Amino acid sequence: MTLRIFNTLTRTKEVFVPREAGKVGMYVCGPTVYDLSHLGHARSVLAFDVIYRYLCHLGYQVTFVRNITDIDDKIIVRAQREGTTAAEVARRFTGEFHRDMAALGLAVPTVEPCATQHLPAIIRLIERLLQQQFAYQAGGDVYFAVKRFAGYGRLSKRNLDELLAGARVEPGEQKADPLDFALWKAGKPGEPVWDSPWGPGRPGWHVECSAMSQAYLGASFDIHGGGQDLVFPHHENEIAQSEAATGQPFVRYWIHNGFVNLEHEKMSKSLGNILTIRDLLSRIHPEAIRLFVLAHHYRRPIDYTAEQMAEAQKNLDYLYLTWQRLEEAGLATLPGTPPEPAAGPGGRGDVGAGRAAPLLPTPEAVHAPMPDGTAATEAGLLPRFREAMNEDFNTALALAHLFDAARALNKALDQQGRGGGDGSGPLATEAQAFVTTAGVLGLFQQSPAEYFRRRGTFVYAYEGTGGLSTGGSAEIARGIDGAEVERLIAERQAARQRRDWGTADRIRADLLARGIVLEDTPKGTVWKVKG
RNA sequence: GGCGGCAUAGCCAAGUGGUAAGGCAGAGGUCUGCAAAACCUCGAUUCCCCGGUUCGAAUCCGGGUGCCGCCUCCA
Repeated sequence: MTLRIFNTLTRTKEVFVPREAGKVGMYVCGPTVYDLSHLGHARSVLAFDVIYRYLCHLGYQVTFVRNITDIDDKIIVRAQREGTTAAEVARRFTGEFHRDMAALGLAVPTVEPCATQHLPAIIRLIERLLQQQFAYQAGGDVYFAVKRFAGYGRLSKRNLDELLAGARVEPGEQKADPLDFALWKAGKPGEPVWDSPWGPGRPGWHVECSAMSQAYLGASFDIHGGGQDLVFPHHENEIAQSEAATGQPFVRYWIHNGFVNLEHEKMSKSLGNILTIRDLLSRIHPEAIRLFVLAHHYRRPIDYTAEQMAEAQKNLDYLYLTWQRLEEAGLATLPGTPPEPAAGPGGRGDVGAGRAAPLLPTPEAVHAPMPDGTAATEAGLLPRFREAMNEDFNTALALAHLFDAARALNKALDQQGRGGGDGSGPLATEAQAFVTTAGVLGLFQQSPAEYFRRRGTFVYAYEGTGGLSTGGSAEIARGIDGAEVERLIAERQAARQRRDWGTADRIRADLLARGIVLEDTPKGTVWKVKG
């Protein structure tokens, strides 16, 4: 079984062969920090989170770089509007971004570089392009001469003539050719500037990614990802800059995720239908958002609807319930997600220190040999999961296998409960595979007990350590008094014993009206907060 | 105008040559005092339409219709 990845460059699935055996260098374009992140960002970042986790699961040592663009027109505009500095805006929204990422349970990248910390590298890259005549200075600006780079348009499948039709020159720009793009922008009054050989100014957007990817991953590396909208011009320009400067092939596999539409409309500021991660997390469990995203293939567009998100929440309940039952049966006792920090050169990032540790399965755990000879192993979850993920990270199919396994496990547990089956061997193996697999997808970051306790309440914490914290237990948030519930359950139990079904049912109905569901099990009555 | 994508059951969705995964909703059943949860059974003779290639197509080719994205900042 080999991993195949759809490469935007060739528009085909290709067998994944990293430059260096056992190692993967991966760069993903992160946010421009000028506003809160929304569901679209969440989708992108979750898609690459799972790709990262899966590569780790396969045993690769992954160096995962995700940048933060902390100097940009939009940041400057916002700062001017708010009467503050660009640096302050960037600092603030970098913090907000990190809170969202931690809340979503994302693994922390190996390095998270930002543009303003890499001015020397950026300037060196521009100088090199100038020396090699791929760039030219015009006033205090420096532009990349697109027509001098032979391969331009290869990634986005455009030719120069087509591009020319859509190109435009902003007032004040001094491009020699409308297709050219800025590597360095001369500072205007009131803008933050850095010194450079061309005078005070700031880097263009594209050049930071070329400089920083090279700094951490080298001139040539394995995977570069981002949203589909970045294909042109951002990634096209990155290729031009990087390959012109180094003379080496830039990236082997380009991966781009599809967009999220909101209730059949494109999410956009002008339509006023931005759904922020923060807003979602006030009512949806972070792993339900993850499940919602992973239920669709990463390259396809998603149309968000509240109904579908609610469905994801239901499915998450089911998976956690299955895990809980396995735990109670003494199977799958393993903690869902053994914390295992990402391999590779950590700690070089500019930001991101002190955040929650990534929750990754250990490669050893998942590569442990399966017991021989059992039928369950042959058709087991883990091989099918890998088969699905190996086909261009087909998380939707992988989830289908996960649900299949859950149903089989629940069935086995039912039979066991009736004294039917025995819980040894294959069942234990499948149970383990179930929890492991969910972990690779970034699910099961809490224990079932914790999950059901907090179920339905995910109040965003604006203060504190940056992780998701609930505003209290679900009971408190809904004005439910646990002790009182227990008392009512005892009262109902007494009623049931004297076969006073009327009283018993009335108590149950009253509690249900307050959002509490009772379940009578052989071991007694348990209660849960309704979703 | 140019480039690209998508169209699969009531809804969501996987599947790119070998006879339609999975989930939600719905119906019936097992269990239960009744429920809930879990489990079992049931749903597309068919994959937007029309041609074609093939022993065989949801999957390939041609044409058509519809929807969407990018081409300007955008995940």
